[in-house]
Amino acid sequence: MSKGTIGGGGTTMLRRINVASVLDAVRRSAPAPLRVAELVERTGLARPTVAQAVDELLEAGWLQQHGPDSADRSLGRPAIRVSLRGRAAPVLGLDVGPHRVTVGVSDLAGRKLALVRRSGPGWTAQELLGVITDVINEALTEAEVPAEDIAAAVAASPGIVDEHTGRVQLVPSVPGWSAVDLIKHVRGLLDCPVMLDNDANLAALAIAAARGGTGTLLAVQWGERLGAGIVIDGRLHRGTGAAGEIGFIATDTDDVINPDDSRGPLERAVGSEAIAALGRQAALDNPQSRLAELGGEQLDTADVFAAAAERDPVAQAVVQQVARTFARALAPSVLVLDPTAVVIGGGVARAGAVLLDAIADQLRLLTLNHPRLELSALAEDAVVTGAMRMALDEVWQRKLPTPAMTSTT
Amino acid sequence: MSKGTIGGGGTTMLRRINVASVLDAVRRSAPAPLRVAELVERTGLARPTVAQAVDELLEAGWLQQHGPDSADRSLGRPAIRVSLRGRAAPVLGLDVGPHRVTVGVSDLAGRKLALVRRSGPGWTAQELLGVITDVINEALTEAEVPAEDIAAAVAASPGIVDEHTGRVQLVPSVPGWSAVDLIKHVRGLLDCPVMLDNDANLAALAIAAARGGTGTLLAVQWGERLGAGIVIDGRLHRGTGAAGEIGFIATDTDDVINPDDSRGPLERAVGSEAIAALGRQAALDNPQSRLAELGGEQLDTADVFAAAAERDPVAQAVVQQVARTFARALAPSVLVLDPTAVVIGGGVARAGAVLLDAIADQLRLLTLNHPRLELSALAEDAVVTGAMRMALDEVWQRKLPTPAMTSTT
DNA sequence: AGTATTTACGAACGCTCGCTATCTATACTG
DNA sequence: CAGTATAGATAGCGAGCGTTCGTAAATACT
Repeated sequence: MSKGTIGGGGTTMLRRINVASVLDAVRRSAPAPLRVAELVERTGLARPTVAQAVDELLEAGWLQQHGPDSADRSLGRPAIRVSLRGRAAPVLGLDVGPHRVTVGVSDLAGRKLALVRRSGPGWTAQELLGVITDVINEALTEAEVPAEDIAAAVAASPGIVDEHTGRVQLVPSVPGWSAVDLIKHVRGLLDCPVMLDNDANLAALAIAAARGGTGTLLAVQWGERLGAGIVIDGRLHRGTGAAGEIGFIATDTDDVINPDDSRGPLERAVGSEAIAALGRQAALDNPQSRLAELGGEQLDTADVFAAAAERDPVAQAVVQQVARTFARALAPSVLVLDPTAVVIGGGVARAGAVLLDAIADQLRLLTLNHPRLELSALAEDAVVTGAMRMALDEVWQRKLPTPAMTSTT
Repeated sequence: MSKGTIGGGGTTMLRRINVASVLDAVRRSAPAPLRVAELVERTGLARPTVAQAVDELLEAGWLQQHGPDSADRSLGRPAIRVSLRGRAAPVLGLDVGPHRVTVGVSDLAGRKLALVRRSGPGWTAQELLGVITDVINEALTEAEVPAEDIAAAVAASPGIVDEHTGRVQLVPSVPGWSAVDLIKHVRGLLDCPVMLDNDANLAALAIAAARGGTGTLLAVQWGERLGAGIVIDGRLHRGTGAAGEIGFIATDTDDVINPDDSRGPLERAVGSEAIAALGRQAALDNPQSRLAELGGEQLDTADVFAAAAERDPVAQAVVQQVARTFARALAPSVLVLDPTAVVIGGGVARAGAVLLDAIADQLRLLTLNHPRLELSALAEDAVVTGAMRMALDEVWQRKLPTPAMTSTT
């Protein structure tokens, strides 16, 4: 248990590997229950081995036994079926935004046990910690899971996150948030491994999990702020910690990263606030337009896209400009990463096809392999879903005694 | 041996794991020989187990035994020491360029056994195949390795490579090269697993291996053409197959990807040919300048950097312009990837600090985490070295019966 | 030079584990 | 009510690892 090369050893290690193999097979087909015969086939192990492993896992509470329930209608003695006992190790995901806190509790199989949101008009850092405590407790109550049972938790925060210290940099809207050790706070509530990551990263993880399979995913979160997460073959790419910060890409007219402004050039150019501003200006310049009718005084980002969808040329021009700026900023990364798909989520994604098609047209001119361009299927819950996902991955990586023999050198 | 989940099984699988563990430990400390006691410590296995594995590996030819040689000067009975027998599975790397073919042969421990280069003034596709055959045979002779012994081979070609078909797209300078199945040709000579990859990718792999450790590396090959390879924690990132094609990034003045031109906008703007052209124009405009003196009629890329190093303001302006264009094109990718280091290789890298500093100054304005900017330590041989490296990785992945339990879903 | 010490190799024993083969249990079919 | 097909439980066998002991080979000390 000391060295790091490989877990090789005696026969007990072998049994641990085989038990893990069985557990992994059950996990892969979750939430469908599996017959023992199927486990034999999938693991390649002998039936007595599988049976023994199943017994052990039932004993330890990782699996639960199903009755020969329902219409299984086949010849012979009905097989007992087992599935993951989700309650064995529930996980918690936490999404902390400047105006909203969301907590989700999920069981091992990925089923949501609870989801609690709370919105507010902007908290101080201290108030926010209190809200987090409340919402976590509320979610635990709703899920009927005692705090001690939580096996792992992941928190999402905007800004650039330092995994090790638990601190966050470049956060707007919440004064004093950078000084808070969020990991420590959550660990005080839960007493389990707690991880912290960027919200865009976690949203990307959720989207990648929903899409399934391998390949490279570039998941853009586009709202007032602009960020992206990169998932390569199911693994998050973090770089040195600040990967995916597309908000700071320079534009044609604005190429300065201002240390005093937590927003970057691209955010200033095409963030939702900027889109609304462009729309207001266009409405002022064209008072007769549909855009001006729709928006009035309080013209919103949604109005711009709505008018564009109604083929208002003024609004379409704004969308074209936004799409062009965005595509030109993103194209180099698409060329370098060559992703399988680019998925756009966040508030601006509600614009739908109007924006997506405009971006696709631009990107087609600027890239070689044109990735699939999609809207995120997960709406607001992407971040919290990704947080639970990462917590689940953590639990599995910890529980499955993988003899990680990965080596690069 | 059928299913893909895990290699779990009986005790014979366990022994294979342990033998692999021993072999892996030897590999990690190559080329230093190891005593059995050290292997016991590193693997965590019992001495008889290690001894048996070593016997087996000696028998199979993977290890070689060293005499109790030289000044080991310690108490007690001298230990026998074993090391990798490189000749057990030598590998071959092949770098095919339009004007040069390079073949390297390496043993298992990564020691170069042979390196043969041949240059020519531009071959047809058919001639090139003949040259490849000749150079491979020459290298095999020099390395004193029969063709049958080669355990894996990797070929590098410029252009965008399709791993599966062995075809290459977007290759300039060699007419008909896209129609050639290079993999098939090499397999006809060697009868072993043959892989094909982009030259920039393989150079990146070599540079990453030389730097060692983990992290994200963006390795730019900058010559007449412009490409990059991305290595993340020792693994190459390919995307859907065309990752790293930075030559096609749009510039401020040129944002069209022309299907008839195999070069991209950035290559047209800052490729070595473009730099020379800028230099010639600047020399014409400023006939009194040091640049005009140095270059004369046949002003070369090297002349531009030489004059700039001598503080000629005209040349420095050219370098500044090149650096600015390059940095602006690369900055979005640096933001998105957030690499540990950016390494520049290829012909233009010979410019040295003059160019590097100018790029660093520009990048500092455009990125958040500023990666280390370095020149490639491996000069011309980076691609061949990377090809051998990948072949070695292939051999190890094949021979070490790793029960890859990596799972993402 | 002889003895003690240190280090490493080698062989025998016992333990655990998984695989093969056989037997029993259960439910549907005719 | 017997026959059959499927699944679960049990016994014996073989393989591999770890522990323990004995032996070999070199150095240090007297």
